[in-house]
Amino acid sequence: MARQTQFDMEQFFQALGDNTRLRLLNLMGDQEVCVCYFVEILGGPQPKISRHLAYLRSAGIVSARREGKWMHYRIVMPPHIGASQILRQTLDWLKEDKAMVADRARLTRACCSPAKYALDGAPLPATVSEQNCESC
Amino acid sequence: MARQTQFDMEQFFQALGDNTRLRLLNLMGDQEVCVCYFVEILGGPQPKISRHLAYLRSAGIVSARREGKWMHYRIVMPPHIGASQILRQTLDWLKEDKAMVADRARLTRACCSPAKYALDGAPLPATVSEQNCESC
DNA sequence: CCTTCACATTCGTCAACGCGTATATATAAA
DNA sequence: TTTATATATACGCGTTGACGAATGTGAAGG
Repeated sequence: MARQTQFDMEQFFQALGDNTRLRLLNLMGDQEVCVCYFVEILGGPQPKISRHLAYLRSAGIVSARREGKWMHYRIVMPPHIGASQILRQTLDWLKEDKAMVADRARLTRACCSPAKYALDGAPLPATVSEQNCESC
Repeated sequence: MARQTQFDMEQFFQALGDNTRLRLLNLMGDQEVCVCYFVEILGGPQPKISRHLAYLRSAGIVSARREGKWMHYRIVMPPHIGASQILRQTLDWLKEDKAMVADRARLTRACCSPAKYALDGAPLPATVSEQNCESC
C-alpha cells in the first residue's frame, strides 16, 4: 500500500523554475484566485499570465474552475507525498521573500478595494475550503 | 539577524528540473563521489556527465575537489535555509524512487568490486564527514 | 619531453522556453 | 444577434538547454 502514482519530478521542478510561475503560486497560496487579479498584480500582458497558468496546469500543480466569464485558479497538492511536501515547503519559502510579501500585500489591497484596480465586479479570492475572502 | 543571502530560487529549481542531474544528486547523497563512478553508473558519454556537474556547480548545489587525476563531487547545502530544506527533502524523495534505488545499488556494487566495472584504482566514494566508504 | 589518463570545454544542431503581438473562444450583456 | 468582456491559443522570434562529436587541459608516468 501507500503505493503512489509515479510523479514526473523533472516536470515538477521545471514548473517551479520560473519566477513568474513562483509569483503566481505565491499569490494563490491556499486561496482560489481569479485570473484578472494575477494580471493586475503582476502587471504584464494577459497572455503571459495565461500561458504560465497553462504550464502549471499541465504540470498538475494548479487546477482551473470556470465561473461565468471568470476563471479561478488554485493550487492542487500533487498526489505524490514527496512532491506535495516540497510544494508546501516552497510556498513557505516564498512567504519569506521580500518581493513575494509585497505581491501578496498588493493582492490584499486589490481584494479590498477592487474599484481602484480596474477590477470592479471581479469575484474576490476565496479560501479553498470556505467560500469567502477572510480579509474583506 | 538570520538575514540570509538572497538565493536564486529560479536557478535552484531549474537545476533540479533534469533527470540526469537528479540521478547525479541521488548518487552523491551524503558522499563525495568520483566522476568516473558517475560515468560508469549513468552509462552515457563522459562529457554529458561533466556538463551536468558543471551546471549543478554553477547553481551552487555541488562543489568539486581535485585529487590527482580524479575529481570528486559532493552536495553542498545552500546557505538559504529554505533551499537547503527543499534539497534535503528532494534527496529523501529520490530515495524512494525505484530507478534511483537501482542506481545507488549499482554504485555500491561498483564501489565494492571496482575491477568488474573498469574502475580499478579509482578512489572510493567517501562519506563527507569521515573519509571512508562505510560499505567497503 | 611525450604519452596516457581523467575530466572539462567547445562547437554545431535541434528542441523547448519565454515573450510580445495578434487572433480565437466562451460567456454575458444589450 | 450583435457587442463586450475575460481568458486562451497561435504565430514569429530570440534565447536557453541538452546532446554527440571533437578538442582542450591538468596531472601522473615513462
